[in-house]
This record gives sequence, C-alpha cells and structure tokens, in this order.
Amino acid sequence: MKKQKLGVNKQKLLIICGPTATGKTDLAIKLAKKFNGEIVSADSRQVYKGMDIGTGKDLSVNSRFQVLQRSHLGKNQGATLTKKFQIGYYLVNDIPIWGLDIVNPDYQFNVGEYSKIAQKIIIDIWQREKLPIIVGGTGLYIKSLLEPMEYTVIPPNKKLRKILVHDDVTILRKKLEKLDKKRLEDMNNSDRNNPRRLIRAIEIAEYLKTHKNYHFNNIYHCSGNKNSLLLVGLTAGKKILFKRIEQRIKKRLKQGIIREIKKLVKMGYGWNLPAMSGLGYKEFKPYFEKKQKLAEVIKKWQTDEQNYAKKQLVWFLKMPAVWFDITVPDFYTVVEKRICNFLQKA
RNA sequence: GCCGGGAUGGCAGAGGUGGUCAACGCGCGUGUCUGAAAAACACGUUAUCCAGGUUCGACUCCUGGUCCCGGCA
Repeated sequence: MKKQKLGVNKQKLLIICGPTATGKTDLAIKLAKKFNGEIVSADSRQVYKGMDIGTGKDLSVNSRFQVLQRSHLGKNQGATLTKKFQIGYYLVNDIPIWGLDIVNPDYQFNVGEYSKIAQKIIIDIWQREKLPIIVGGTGLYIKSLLEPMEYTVIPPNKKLRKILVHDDVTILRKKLEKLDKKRLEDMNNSDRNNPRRLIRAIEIAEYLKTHKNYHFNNIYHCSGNKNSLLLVGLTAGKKILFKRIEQRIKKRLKQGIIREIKKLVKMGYGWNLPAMSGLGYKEFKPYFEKKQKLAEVIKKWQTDEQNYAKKQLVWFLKMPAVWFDITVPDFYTVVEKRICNFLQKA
C-alpha cells in the first residue's frame, strides 16, 4: 500500500549550509525534532565508510546503519537503485541521517551520483510525510539539488581519461575545440587552464556524439515554487570560526583520528585516493611516513581547515540563503521562527 | 683569538660584465565552478642587514659595524 503523496506545495525542502564548524548538524537535529524532519547529508567526504572522525560524522558509539524496510529505498528496491551503493541512515538522537557511508574509500564518488541518490531519499522522506533537511558543506552537492545540472548524468569515461591525462592544456583545448567549439568559448580563463574541467568537457562532447537523442531528465526540482525551499546559512566572525575549528581538531584527535587513519591504511587504502585527500587525513601522510612531527601536522591541519572555511564562504555567499550568526544569543529562536514561517506558507 | 663562507619579500631560495630589473616555490589575499569539489584551476601580493665611501648611477665594487654558519685553535 502506497502512502498518499503530499501535494506539490507541501513538499518543502529545508537546506542548512555554511562553513565548517558552525554547528550545522547540531542545529539540524534540533530542527528535525521540532518539525518532524529527517536529515540528508550533503557532504562529499561523509559518503565514505570507515571515515568517521575526520569527516565529522559525529555518530554515537551505538548508532548503527540501517535501511528502511517499507520504503522504496528499502532492502529490495533500494538495492535496485544500483549495486554499487549502500543507502540507509544512522539514527542520531532518534533522528535519521541519510547520505552517509554510501561507498568504500577506494570508490571515486561524485556529484552526479550524489544528486541521484539524494533526490531519491528526499522523495522517500516526503512520501513518509516528513520534512527533508539537507545539511552539508559541499556547495556543489547542494547546488545539484537546487537546479537541474544537465550533463552531470553523463558517466565518466575512464578509457578516455586515461589517454587525456597525458595531454597538456593546450592540446586539450584543441581537442575540445574540434568537438565543441562553443563549449570552449564559454569557458572562462580559469577553466580553460584546468585540465580536469577540459577533460570533462571533452568527455561530455564525446558522449553526445554517440548519444544523439540524449535527453536529460531530472527527478524533481525545487526551482518551481519559491515557497517550497528555504536555505539557511550559518556563519560567524572569522576569529570565532577559527577558534571553533581549533577546538574541533582537538576533539578529533581525542576521538582517535590517528587510530582511524591507521586502520584505513592497514585495510589498504592508499594516500593517493581521492577519499584520502580530505582534510584531517592528507595532513597525516608525512607523519605516518615519519617525515613530520605531530605538532606540525596539527598546525597544517588547522590552516587547511581555515582556508577551507573561507572557500566555502565564497561558494555559499552566492547562494540565495538567509544568513544567521551563530553567536547571537537568541540565534536558535530566530531560526526556528523563520522556519515556522516558511512551513506555513502554501 | 685566527681563517673562510654568508646575510635578498611572511618563509625557503636563485640570479645577473655595477644601468627601470629581482626567478621559481611555499604562504597570504581575491576569485572560478555542470559526474574528483575537503578536488582542480585562475588572478593578485610584498624584499636586496646597518653606517659610510667610489660612481652620472650600486643589491652588485671598497671600508667599517652587527649577526649567522663552517674550519683551526
């Protein structure tokens, strides 16, 4: 028996974004309790199994991964979404958090896959008449839920990539020009010098050559109704932000980040994997190779996190978010009121 | 104490017959963004140890000082 779908207008989506260490998840859990919500992570690093402390999953010791039996993401149908992915949730404080532990660290995960999975989860939450709350620091992942990204569905072509990595940007540009001149012209200077972007553009052009009737189909998009979407941005002054980062690093060391990395390395996950390029992991490479002292690693980690927070702000400030300063005393009340208001609108 | 080498931007570190000069890297700052995004890429950013002298002109040559490094004692 299918539950009756809610009307389009009732399909609200709440998004909480902002730089690292602003307490996004804590706020989301509070809000989920208040508004009958479930959390969907939008984080490019938390999708990896076994990478918990460094990516800040903040799972309690006894939280276990589970799938929802009756949902279309459940055991049977969830498996058909694709065999590669594990889709389920952790219960934290009785609130489900989705989008964690989707793949192993040696898998190269990406936006397109995230977008597809997250959209399915969101629809599932709606079907259970609850409020999906997207929480995360990965701007591109959030963007992929806000607007249809036409070409993200085109899969990577590993063979082609293997050949193209040896070309320098001038050659790549020539190759792209031959395939799709307009695409090259549309690129800005930064992208035109970015081998990764050029290779991707060539990849797309090659794909379209052999798939003439390619048609993009987004599962849903929120851009239709203004009242169906609220973006909440969290921020704080740089000084406070950096202080919070420092404290969190200390916490992660205490939680056993070194042990976690040791385990990952022992399992055979190499330093060159994209998953291991994340903050709080890559800094430890010289330490494990006995080339650097722990104190230096921590210092580097701190500045890397700071820079990351700054970069995140560059991204998020362009988004149509309502911003809240987390240091304001009645911060939570203000946010709650704003969301109440949002949920009441048709 | 003696002999030798050195002192260049926030750091590390090149160069050039005395002629706006001051590389590259790191850092820092500002950005870009359609399947690696905690990634990748673009743009910008600051200096010649101190006091004299020679010279039209010295970071580059000379004298003195200060500091650092190596060797001898």
